[in-house]
Amino acid sequence: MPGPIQSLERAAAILRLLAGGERRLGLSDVASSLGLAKGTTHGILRTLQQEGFVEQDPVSGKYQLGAELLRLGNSYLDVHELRARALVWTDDLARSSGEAAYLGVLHQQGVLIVHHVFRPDDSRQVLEVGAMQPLHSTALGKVLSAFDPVAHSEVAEGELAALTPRTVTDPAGFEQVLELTRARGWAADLEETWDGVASVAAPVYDRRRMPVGAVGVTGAVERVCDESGIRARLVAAVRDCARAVSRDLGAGRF
Amino acid sequence: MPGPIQSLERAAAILRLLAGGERRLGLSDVASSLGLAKGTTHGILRTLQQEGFVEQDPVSGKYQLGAELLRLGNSYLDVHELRARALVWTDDLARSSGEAAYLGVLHQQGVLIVHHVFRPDDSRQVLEVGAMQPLHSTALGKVLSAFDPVAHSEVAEGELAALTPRTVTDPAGFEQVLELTRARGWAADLEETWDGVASVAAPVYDRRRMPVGAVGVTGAVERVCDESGIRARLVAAVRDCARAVSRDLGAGRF
DNA sequence: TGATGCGGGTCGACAATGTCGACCGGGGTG
DNA sequence: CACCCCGGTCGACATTGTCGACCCGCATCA
Repeated sequence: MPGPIQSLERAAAILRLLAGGERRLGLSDVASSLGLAKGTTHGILRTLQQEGFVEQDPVSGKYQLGAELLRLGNSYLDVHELRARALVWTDDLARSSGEAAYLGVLHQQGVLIVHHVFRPDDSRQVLEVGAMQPLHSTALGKVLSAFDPVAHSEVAEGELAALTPRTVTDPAGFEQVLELTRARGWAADLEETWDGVASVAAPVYDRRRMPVGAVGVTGAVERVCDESGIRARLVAAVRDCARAVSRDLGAGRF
Repeated sequence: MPGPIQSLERAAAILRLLAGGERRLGLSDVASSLGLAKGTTHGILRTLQQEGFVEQDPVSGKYQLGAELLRLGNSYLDVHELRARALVWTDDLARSSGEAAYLGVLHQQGVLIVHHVFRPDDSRQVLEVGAMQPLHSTALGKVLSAFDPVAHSEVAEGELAALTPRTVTDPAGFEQVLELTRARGWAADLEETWDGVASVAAPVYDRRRMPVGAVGVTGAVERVCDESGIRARLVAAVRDCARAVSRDLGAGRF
């Protein structure tokens, strides 16, 4: 296998670096962070800028991500078949459950949110499409970890960081959670990622019965749970939605 | 100036090609479209795939954009200062006007939507963040063309495509529209982009009084207009919002 | 007001690097 | 069954990206 293209790898590393660092970064920052010569870094940055992937603040000379990325990211969503099929079903899910609905897929070591329907009330909410969520603490992530072998190996290699006091952090315990998830076909997150927030999710399959994503709802624990855990009505709604999307993708009936 | 990096330019061209073509593209399609050797194209695609910018359908072998682009595009929004400042003001604008509010910036030959607040009713709407709109026919685009010299030169070089029967397509007439826009400080679009849809927009300035974007509302012509054109209440609301965002960016009072 | 250091940007030589086109192997089609 | 199309590989070649020293403007500080 003829090696991957070095300059591209470096460009990608620069973009990720810029995406990570909250603030804009200067040329020297970038160069030293990646161990590259300034000249090299400059060449890559200039090309990226020319292509619109990076923008430079004219006064400070510092760099940040560029608008073209937003446009391309949007195009990604346009072609995304799973998302397209799920649009109407998640809409119904949010309506019937009264909570925010999410559609997530595995991406690297996390869940990438590819669709998000706001909770149907007039509160101010921020769109989370494009955001990442952890695999080990969210309902979406647990579902993917339980049903998708790739997700499972990703989560097995990473740390189970304690995001709240209720996060499951020991690998053995987490495996049991995944067992339970596989057994009942859905996963819950009871204040394991954010205090006061609970979520439920179920897997979505494609025509070959392979897991390709997860749908779920997330909301305040007081609304989503009763004394026995997640409200049965919500679990049923989420699972129905997941089945509907799967059927829409050609997975047939269960 | 030492030339830009060839492989990066080519990679960017491939990404744009994939973003443009609705469908997934095969290796040979990409190679022939860009006039590259298959081997070269394959190397670039493989690297892009490895970095998550491109995904390959395992059965057909065809390529499409990758999830990393969505994540990076989202990060772009996180750092975007104009958008951050505009969040609450556009929210108020949508509330008070009862229409969908938009925030757009110049990108290449169009307006890139960086924020979009849904019309405050329960209708099903699709988020347009990341989408592009034409410069010559939308209110946002006219505002940018009128106040931003770069936008003006972009629109002057391009075609004024007729999107509806009411689109202004002759350059002289369009210049008059821009004159009017500069004179009164806002622009309108009366069914010039989509039939039955009208919009109003006003410019946003940064601390150096340079135009950096535009805010506006868009809605059904029956609601947005009265017999004399755009409703005066809407124009006032949009201009107030634009001033508020500008002030927030440090442009001071007018 | 001059010296100093830092940061972004440029230059030119060098060879590592990406590119090219011929060549596989497989899956669908006539 | 033969053909063709398509994704993918290989190795030689020279183009291309890389490196590190250098330049310049700005802000800081004496």
